[in-house]
Order: sequence, then structure tokens, then C-alpha cells
Amino acid sequence: MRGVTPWVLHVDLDQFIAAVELLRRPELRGRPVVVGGDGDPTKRGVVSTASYEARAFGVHSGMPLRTAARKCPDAVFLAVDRELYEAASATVMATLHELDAIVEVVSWDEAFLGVEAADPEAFAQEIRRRVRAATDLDCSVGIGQNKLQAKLATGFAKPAGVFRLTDATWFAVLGDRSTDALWGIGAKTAKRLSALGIDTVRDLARADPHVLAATLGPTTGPWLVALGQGRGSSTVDSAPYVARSHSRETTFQRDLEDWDRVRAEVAVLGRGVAAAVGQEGRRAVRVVVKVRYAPFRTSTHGRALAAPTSDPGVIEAAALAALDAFEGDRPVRLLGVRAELEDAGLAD
DNA sequence: TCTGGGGTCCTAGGACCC
DNA sequence: TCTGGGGTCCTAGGACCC
Repeated sequence: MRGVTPWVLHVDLDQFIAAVELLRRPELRGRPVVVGGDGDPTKRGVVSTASYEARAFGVHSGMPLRTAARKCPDAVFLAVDRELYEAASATVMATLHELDAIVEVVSWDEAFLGVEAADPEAFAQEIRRRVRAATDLDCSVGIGQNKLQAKLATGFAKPAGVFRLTDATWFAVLGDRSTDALWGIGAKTAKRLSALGIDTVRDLARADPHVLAATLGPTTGPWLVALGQGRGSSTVDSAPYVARSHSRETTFQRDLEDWDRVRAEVAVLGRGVAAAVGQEGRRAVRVVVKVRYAPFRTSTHGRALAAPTSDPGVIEAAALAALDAFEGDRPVRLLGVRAELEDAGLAD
């Protein structure tokens, strides 16, 4: 199902990964909990999710675990357990699918719902009630006239609340905020906009799309102005997600100095990617290798395949051929292999 | 602040073709 | 031989999101 409805709702689970961990370790409730890496904060890795108690110490997603341990030495550090979160996510999404709505799953802990309801706040509270009843997890719900508004509304709804953001309230709520408050604008783009004299959402809404097109690209420029105006797609699509690529990557605890070891690791990653491609019944058309050298410089090189395939031997060989384009004279911090997939539906 | 892993989309430059 | 103007495809890099 796919369509435009009067209301778009965005459902986002509160501190999802940490909350799921607390369900099986209730004794940790009320304590600062940090989930990330293998749970050892002395190793290379970053925070996946911090509980609200840990966030009070300045710990947040994406922060290096070592930094988190320094900011909050008393935090409990837990290893990431993907399967546990996938199972919890499946229950949440099944609950959403029971509602009278078009459901578009965005990630483990987020979904858009297209609804016809006359009272969207009541619908949102019903969502929260049902998710809590099914999983013991809290979520927040943003209500908007399109996905952008709904997504941003959720930020104001948290924790465990509901918030409505529409054309009528857009500038009152967001007009004076900096541009990186918007979904799709990060630190880099905010800085480039600032250099053009565009600092707030209101500034961006008033900017000339042609000027931004000349500076930031023909598609990106006009899209940014639309973002500032609170405009965006309202189409909610329940079609199952179809991946465009699959990848595997590893950051080594100690940088690799030996190129034979690098080749061996790329072969392993290539096989892993091939398994993911084959498991989905798809075929790869291109293989790309990523090398992150110490300290942190990253480059990529790829190889087009002669014909679409899921053959692990062919994908591994393509990865090793792509690796030959790199200079093997510097320590390697990370290796990655990505397979770009043939368009879905073309494979037999 | 010594910076994961899995993804998506856009841009720019060069190759190639007519 | 001193050489235009498109269009399209491929590749590497970059930005962003969860």
C-alpha cells in the first residue's frame, strides 16, 4: 500500500537499544547504561545508545566508548546484541501493522504511518498505549502534514509524548533554530550555509534556490530551500524494503601493518558480503573496497563485475582485484567490502 | 572527542560517443 | 591534426541518517 493521507505520523521508540537491554536487566533501571561495541570501553568503538541517566553526563550516540567512560565512569557498559533488538523491533512493527494505517518501516526503532484519523492525537496515544502493552517499551509520536514535519515533531514529543507540527506552526516552532535542526542538514552543510549568510531555518526558507543550486548542486540547492519551508514528501509506502547494496566492514583493535594480512581480511569480508547477497537471492554488479588508513584517511576503489553474480569466489576475487588499486605502504585501521546489487526483479 | 557498522543519495570529473 | 557541444556512463569522494 502506498498513498498520501491527511496525516503522517512518525513513531520513534525512546532510547530503544538501552530500553530493550533494561527489560532483561531490570536491576539496572535508574542507573547510567551505555550500549556499544563489545561492551569494553577501553576498546575502539562508539556508543550505540545511552540511557537518559547516562545522557545527563553528556554521553550520546556516536561518541567513542573511551570518551563515554571518561565522562561517566560509573556507567554500566553493555555489548551490542543485534538479535535481541531485531526481535523487539519485529514485535513493535507487528503491533503497528494491526492499526488502521499505512505503515512504512524506516529502521529498527522508527516508522511512518499514513492515517486518515479525524483526531490524530488520539490515534497517536493509541499507538503509544498498544506498543507499551505489547512490549513494555515507550515511544514518542510526531504528527505532521508530511514526513519532514512528522519526523521533526517527534523530537519535541520525546520522551513518551505526542507533538503536532504543521504548515501553520512550522515557523513558530522552528524558524529561529539553526539549519542543522532539520532532517538532512548536518554540521558540514550548516557551515556552508552559514558562509552564505544562512543561519536559521527562516533564513533558509527565504533563500534563493538558484543561488543554492550554484553553490551546493542542482538537486541539493532547491531541496534545502524546501526543507527550510517545511515542505517534503507525504507519501507513505508499505512496500517491503529492497536493499541497493550490502556491506561488511571491520575496524581493527590494532592497525594492520602486514599487507598479506590485509589481503586475507578483505577475502573474508568479500565472502561475508557474498553470503548476504546470496541469502537474499540477489546478484552483485559491482564490488567496492574501502580502506581507512591510520590515522583516519579513507579511500575506496571498485571493480565492475563482468556479469551479475552471487558467486562467493567471483566476489572475493573482485574485492582482491580492487584492493590492488590501493597503496599498501601505510598502517590500516579499517577494511570494508560492499557489493552493489542488480536492480530487484531482474534476477531469475 | 583518537573517532562503529550498516545503509542511502548526490556531486564532480573524466571517458567515450556522435 | 590545435580541435565544438551535447549526452551518458563510470568512478571516487562526501554528507547524512539510524
